[in-house]
Amino acid sequence: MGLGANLPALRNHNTALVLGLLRAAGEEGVSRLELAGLTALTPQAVSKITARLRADGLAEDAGRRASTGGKPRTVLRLVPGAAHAVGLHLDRDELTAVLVDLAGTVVEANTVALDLGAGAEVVMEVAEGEVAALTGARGSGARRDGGRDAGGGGDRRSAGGSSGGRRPVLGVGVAMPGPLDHLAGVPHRVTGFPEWNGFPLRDALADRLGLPVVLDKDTNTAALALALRGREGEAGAAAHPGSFAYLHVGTGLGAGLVLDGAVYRGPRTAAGEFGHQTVQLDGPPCGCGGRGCLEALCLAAVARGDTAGAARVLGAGAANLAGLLDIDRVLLGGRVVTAAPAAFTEGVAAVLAERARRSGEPAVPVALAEDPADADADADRSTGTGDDRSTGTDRAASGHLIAEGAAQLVLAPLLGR
Amino acid sequence: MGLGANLPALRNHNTALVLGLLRAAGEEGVSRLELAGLTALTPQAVSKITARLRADGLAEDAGRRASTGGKPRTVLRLVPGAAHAVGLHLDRDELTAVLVDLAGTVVEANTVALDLGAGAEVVMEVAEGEVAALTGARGSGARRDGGRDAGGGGDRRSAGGSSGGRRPVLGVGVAMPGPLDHLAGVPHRVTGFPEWNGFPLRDALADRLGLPVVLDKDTNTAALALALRGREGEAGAAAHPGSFAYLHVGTGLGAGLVLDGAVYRGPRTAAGEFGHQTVQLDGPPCGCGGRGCLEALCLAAVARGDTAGAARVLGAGAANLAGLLDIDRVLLGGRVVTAAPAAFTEGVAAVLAERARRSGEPAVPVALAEDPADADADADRSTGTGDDRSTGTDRAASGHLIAEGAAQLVLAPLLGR
DNA sequence: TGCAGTTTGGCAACAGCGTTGCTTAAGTGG
DNA sequence: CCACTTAAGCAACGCTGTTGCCAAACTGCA
Repeated sequence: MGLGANLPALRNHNTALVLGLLRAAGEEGVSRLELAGLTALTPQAVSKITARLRADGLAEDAGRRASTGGKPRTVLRLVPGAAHAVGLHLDRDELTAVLVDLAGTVVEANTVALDLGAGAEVVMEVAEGEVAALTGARGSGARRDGGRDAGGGGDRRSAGGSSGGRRPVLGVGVAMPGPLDHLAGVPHRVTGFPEWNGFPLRDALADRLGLPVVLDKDTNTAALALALRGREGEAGAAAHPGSFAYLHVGTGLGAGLVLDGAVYRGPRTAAGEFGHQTVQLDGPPCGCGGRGCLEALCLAAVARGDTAGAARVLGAGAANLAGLLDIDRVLLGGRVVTAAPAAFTEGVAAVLAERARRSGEPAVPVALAEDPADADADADRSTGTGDDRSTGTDRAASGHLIAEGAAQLVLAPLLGR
Repeated sequence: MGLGANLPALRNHNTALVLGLLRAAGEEGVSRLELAGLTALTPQAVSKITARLRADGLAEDAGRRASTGGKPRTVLRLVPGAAHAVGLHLDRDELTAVLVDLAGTVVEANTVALDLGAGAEVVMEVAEGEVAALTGARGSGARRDGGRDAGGGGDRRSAGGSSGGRRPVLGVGVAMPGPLDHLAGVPHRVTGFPEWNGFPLRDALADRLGLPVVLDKDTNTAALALALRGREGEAGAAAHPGSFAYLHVGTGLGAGLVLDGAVYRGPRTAAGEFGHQTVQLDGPPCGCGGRGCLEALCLAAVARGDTAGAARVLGAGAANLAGLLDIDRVLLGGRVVTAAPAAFTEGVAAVLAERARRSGEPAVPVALAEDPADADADADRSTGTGDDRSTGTDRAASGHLIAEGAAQLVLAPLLGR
């Protein structure tokens, strides 16, 4: 439950808050007084906090604002390279590894084919290699003491220090499908690969890498990535954490929930079960043994080429979810969605708009969960087949997002999440 | 968003935490070292905090535990009468007012017939009278009710002195149906009574009463009452805040959500929309304009006497909700449920058990949301509280729970919620 | 060019939080 | 009766954000 707080906890809280706002401000930066306004801290407190951040190399000056009649405000900015985190996406048939800096930017990314069924040892072997490649090829002997204290009351260590061009890595976030225990770092089941059931992946990998490791569901990390990314774009985003659902349509149907700006996992990391929501009481049987499940109906429609029908079904589920949780917006992703983005967003939006019309409330907006891999590639490729790309955009599409979010798992506690 | 914290905030946080645990401990009390263990504060910090609480009259000694070889632990207990709050439930056809003490016990309760359609002025007039009656008749035209017991004979003490038998009231919580803005304290719509739309109830009532007022949806306050009550019963409840859904079946179908121990309202206080979840895509039309809504299907089954069918439909909705949010348990209430408690709990439990069987997870337990009015019904009548309505059970059943939760709205911030 | 006015932001002293080290209180057990 | 154990308070302490004050930096008007 809620634990007692002491002075170090207070300090960490405020520091994280300021770091998070610095990050949200992006390249443009924020002034001390703006930070004070946003946090309700006194300007002097902000000065002290930012002084520590600058001393630790996490923040730096970034010019000044125009004067409003007096001394112009000094703008502060995050030093993106001051800290990094690695994100791993363990998908069924491939492994994506990304290196993310403190600002949340993906600095480097790699995807290799890898069968999850090859077993934990092989996967960890490959993962270790990918992490080593991203972090600068220093072996597993580097900092063995690191351990798994991520999240708790660890000291906020200075990142810079004596060593010059290093890329300090704070930890590794791992995303994988299926039910798992986020707190224990143990997958429960990975459909099709029973040898993963109950394997203590988090601890085993932490021992191997000598780095803190965090494990989470793929849909949760995707939602986290979107939550943190969304904050940068919007102007007053910092004042309004936001609640949204990320709906992923791929091999199955899953959801990642962000409530009040934080990923909601539930007591057993089982929240976001979306595919087997009943939307047709006497519907056709589903692989799960039930009837009328969202996943069965939606994917069946996709299979018979009825994209509009699939979108309508998905929209019904989204409307149920949006109503129940009073969500701000719905984001769609996954390879099925990216295969026909417009059809899905418009179809889902239509259902939500229809329900909003009846209730008199404004409609819940729907958007595509933009993936960094897509954004860089092309903007106006609306209905591409995606098969002609050797890198497999519509695969890496969610892979990138999920791996990016996995890395954010490590950074999030630093940023007040 | 998350605000900065300073030393007073830190102190408040820890004090609230301790107060909440003292309350959860009930009559038996807790020792300082147990509090230290539960909060992760040092024993000395707990000593300081409890010393302040005792000095303020909020806590007191309550004997000692058996020795384990050394000095026995001193047990501390909340002083229930140290603070009170009033809860008002504005239902469509009646108004229930309760006085709740710091321990969460309903000290006094009154229900009067009142048409919400009579308008805001009339309702506030009646509410003011009821509040005055509960807080000690210092309002205008206090309509005192007959044989008021429980509290020691002397009412209306004029020479109370400094800390006499007064009942300090911290504020008034108001619960009402329909969509409303919890933060602004303004109802959006009350179906059937358009004159309430947008009326600034919270502020108007606060002005009238000279007390802080909080407004919330009826299902939310019911959920809050259950959340706080549940904590008393269970042993390790304090360590596990719990997530549950309260499903209310009355005139309509609503839900109150408690996630991680706190009521989840969503950005617009609209969370918990449950009646118009689609569970049958091509189902019969609903009054809302949609098709296959949970509420339409469930209430239609009730209307035709098919309680089992209604329970199955409700169970499907509950299963969707439980899966999506990874809920610990489901609680049922409302006059339709209390009319056939066993049929509903068993019917819903059966659906949840079936789905759990398929997924391999343990089933989500279902229980009746117990209402104080049920438990205290005998006591109330035997002491002749002057409650002239003997049909109370299935009306006041939820009325009490909801009003109790409304009062808890006021106390919750003190207790770390 | 000079000076008043305005705004930013650091320095220093401060009140108050939980923590630490130690002492006193109040039991058990040989 | 005395050693031992456990609980809880007292006093000093480190550290937090806060407050009061002053230097720095820029605008605008004379």
